Amino acid sequence: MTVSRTAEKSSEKPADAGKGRKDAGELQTEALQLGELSEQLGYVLKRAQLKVFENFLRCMASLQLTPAQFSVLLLVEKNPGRNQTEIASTLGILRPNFVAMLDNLESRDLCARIRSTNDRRSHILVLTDKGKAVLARAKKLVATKHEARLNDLLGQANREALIGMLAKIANEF
Amino acid sequence: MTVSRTAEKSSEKPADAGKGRKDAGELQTEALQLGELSEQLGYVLKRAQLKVFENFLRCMASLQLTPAQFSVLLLVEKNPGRNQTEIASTLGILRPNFVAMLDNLESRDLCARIRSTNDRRSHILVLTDKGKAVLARAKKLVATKHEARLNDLLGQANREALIGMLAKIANEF
DNA sequence: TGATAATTGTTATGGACCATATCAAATATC
DNA sequence: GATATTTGATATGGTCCATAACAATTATCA
Repeated sequence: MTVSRTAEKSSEKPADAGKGRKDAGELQTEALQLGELSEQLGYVLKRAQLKVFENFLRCMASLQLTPAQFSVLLLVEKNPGRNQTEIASTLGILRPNFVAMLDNLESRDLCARIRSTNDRRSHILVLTDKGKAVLARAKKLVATKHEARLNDLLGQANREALIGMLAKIANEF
Repeated sequence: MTVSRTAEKSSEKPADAGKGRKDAGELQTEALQLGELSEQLGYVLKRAQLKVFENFLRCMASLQLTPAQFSVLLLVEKNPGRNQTEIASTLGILRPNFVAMLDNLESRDLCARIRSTNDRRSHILVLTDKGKAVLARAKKLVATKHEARLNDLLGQANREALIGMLAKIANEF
């Protein structure tokens, strides 16, 4: 496995390696054989994940939300009043790394830290009005431009089966 | 989306956030609701990918091969005589980043760079005898300990369907 | 109650991975 | 034969991830 995300204009497009063949005399460079690689779970998983994140970023360009930021907003909306540790650990984010992330979201007035009155060590997280509005718009963009693409590609039934299998791997592998 | 790999002993296990409940008086911390997050393609994809890579590393601990290194060995074996640019770009690795990777594999005598006689700029890549032997052992470990786990979890048919859908996403999304 | 331990948010820091610019050597192009 | 391109390589910066450590606060319990 491996595969890097690689931006738009990059000449490292993984798929078409071995192009740029010489039209001249010598035996031209044929495309490489992926072989067993295309059957390797990790390889294809990683490649798919990079493509999906890439598409997500494009869809959310107008809102400037990364997948991670989107997940934070979603989780805070669904679980208002939780502290940083709870939100971060649920998302698999280490607390130290969550600080800068929140600094960013807070500086954009999307969410706010509130000192808890019960436990003055912790910061309760809530979405601001702007945060709720942005998240609502983000959800629509994701649904119509991002997730909808999966239905076009796989069909509704396969899409649900895929999500289910991935969830099973994530939880039981 | 988000989710970090998180080693074994970490206290950041994403699943069981909201444990450590206080047995004392106050209303204890209930588990957080993932909500729409568990249906987000990117979120579940990333989580599954991390789990799979984690398991891959465990299975290959005796050979000390990362997923990326394994993919390089596989590709070089399948396509002997190709140069660094071809192998790297096929895997989506940028050439500058491929140098250190090859330095590593070469220092372990798993593969070798050979100056091409046709084009003295390029380095032809080949597996050493040790490289072939290690790769053979790696394949067996992956097949029996890693990929086999997918069959146990999903069944043969679902496993193939999953790989197919992921490949489709990787290529057409 | 008061000493000690644990928790929370935070900072600092280092590692792994990824991306770009740039270079010398070699080759291609015209 | 002058110029452009390609190849492997170096240097460098960015992002993400992980650990240690700290101050403030709270829990524990002798």
